[in-house]
Amino acid sequence: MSDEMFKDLFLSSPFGYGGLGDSETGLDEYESLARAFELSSDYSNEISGTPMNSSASFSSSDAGADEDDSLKDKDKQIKDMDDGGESSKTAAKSKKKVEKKEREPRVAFMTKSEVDHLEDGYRWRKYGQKAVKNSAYPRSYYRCTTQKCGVKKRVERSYEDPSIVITTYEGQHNHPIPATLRGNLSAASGAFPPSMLAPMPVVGGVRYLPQLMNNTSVNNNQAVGGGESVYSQSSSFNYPYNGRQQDYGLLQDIFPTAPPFLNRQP
DNA sequence: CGAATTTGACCAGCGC
DNA sequence: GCGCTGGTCAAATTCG
Repeated sequence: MSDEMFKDLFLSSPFGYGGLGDSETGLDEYESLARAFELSSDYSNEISGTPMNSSASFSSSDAGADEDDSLKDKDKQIKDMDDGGESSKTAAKSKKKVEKKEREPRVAFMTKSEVDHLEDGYRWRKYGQKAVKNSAYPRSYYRCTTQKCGVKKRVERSYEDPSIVITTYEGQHNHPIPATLRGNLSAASGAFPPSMLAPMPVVGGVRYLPQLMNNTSVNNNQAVGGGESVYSQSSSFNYPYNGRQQDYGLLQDIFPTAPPFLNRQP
């Protein structure tokens, strides 16, 4: 899986990790090496093949299935319960959600960091950890603790470069960033190191900015261009919402209004 | 004591 | 059909 994920990468400067909180260790190590790549259900289809250095063509297939998502889930649960009245245990266990093929838009970031769990302003609860194939490092599964917010994220280390943390977000937050995060919101701001202001190419020089979220308005066909134009690699670090105002969820969540660091003191 | 994490088990999808 | 792998659940445990 991670293999495929790598096929779709876009250079970006996502929210790095400020480190506030957990560990100061390695913060210095933090490099603006951060990439983001969108993952979509059919991404494997659009990939151009050469991972690490060919233009990552991506299909911003927006899920467009958020609705049946929850419904399905619910339905399933109900079904399970209904039908497994006696075998409570089995029923309970089988009430997985895992929509057939997650249509949820996914965005992954590769961040060079010592710490696994990058602070992004939200509260996450870990609900699982799994050893992944092709990697000596386990993958952790987190879920947004806010009720009604089904955003999930996965955190794993690159099997190629252990110093790189791959964080994959799935879904969109439907709430603002918790006010108090390990003290204060400044933490969130602090989560964006200056380094991210200057995205730099990594991995074979791939140089794409992430086209975050699904952009229904943007024809995925080589939407790279579209995203590109919207970005400014400059210090502004504007995330490419491609004009959309509804679909930029993820990043908006990360940057409620304007990137915190823009207002930071030098 | 409540919230978060850990960890083993379970289940579904996929390839052979 | 079987085995492997990824993803999730939930009881137990730890932490604040």
